[in-house]
Amino acid sequence: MENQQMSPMRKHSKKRDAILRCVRSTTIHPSAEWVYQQLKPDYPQLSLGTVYRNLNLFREEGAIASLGVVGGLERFDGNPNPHVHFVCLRCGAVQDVGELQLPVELMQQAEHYISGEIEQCTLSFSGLCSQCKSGDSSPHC
Amino acid sequence: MENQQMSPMRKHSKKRDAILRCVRSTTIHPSAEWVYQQLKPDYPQLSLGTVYRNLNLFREEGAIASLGVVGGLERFDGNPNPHVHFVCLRCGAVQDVGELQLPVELMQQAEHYISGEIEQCTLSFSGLCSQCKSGDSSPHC
DNA sequence: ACAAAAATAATAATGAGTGCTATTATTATT
DNA sequence: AATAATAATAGCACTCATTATTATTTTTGT
Repeated sequence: MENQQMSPMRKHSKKRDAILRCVRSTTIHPSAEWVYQQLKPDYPQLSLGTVYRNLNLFREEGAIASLGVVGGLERFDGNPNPHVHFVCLRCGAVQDVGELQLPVELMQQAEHYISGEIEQCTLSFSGLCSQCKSGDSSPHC
Repeated sequence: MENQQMSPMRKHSKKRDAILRCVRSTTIHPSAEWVYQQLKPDYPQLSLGTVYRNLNLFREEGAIASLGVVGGLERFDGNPNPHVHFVCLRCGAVQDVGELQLPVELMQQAEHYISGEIEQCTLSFSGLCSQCKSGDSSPHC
């Protein structure tokens, strides 16, 4: 059993820092493309691939979280602590519902009924956000 | 306000029936591709586009449900009644947790904290299924 | 400054899903 | 049963989010 994969030494990168700062500085739960557009003015040489690569890196190490795919785009969350979300089915806007607790007590119960080991609990609500409810036809997220 | 879009008269189709039967006959929460592969032997002329089109049709009219994207593939559920799921983070297998109730009472509470109207509640657990836990490296879903 | 290695830019490639159109199947009507 | 109207499909082109590739640039230790 040779060639134990050793993770390469992490080097510092200004763009990587900026990407993390960007995701952490908003609650809109952005896509890679959104982060790219935000940083483009300050980093004209930034490449979309770099945004994708670093977002995945941060997600893998738990620095940020992924909400999964909403309307065809993977959405990220600068707050990696599990919490409840509300997703608009029409425009894809995501809101935090920080006031509600996740039903973590159900995790142990659920494990009795499935074959496997439960690690995470995801609770989210969906419907229409106020703007979409009031017939706003312009995209706003 | 003319040209009220009138939905075209629905005609019967053997393939459409087979697609619905296929999704309803399993609990693996299949992807379009899986349904296509299942039906191919019995319907050699079946087109993947037809599977996509009809799955979307059934989802829109509420005959089936979508679990969203798991590992890059949209997964469907022949049981349109909301219920709890367990998703394996490694292989993407989905199990029902029919014994647990959805915390629907939280829907009203959540609506106090967000701006919008909540319609649905989604609760799912994730982790490693038993096969993936025991180091099974072959795909099994 | 120099060398080694990690990070990036630019671009090609991938692949799930959708759109398009000629053909086929279904249904109602003779 | 033939006909006509139209819905559904097959086959394939296309879109577009994401990943892979590679030559170049940046970082970091010496």
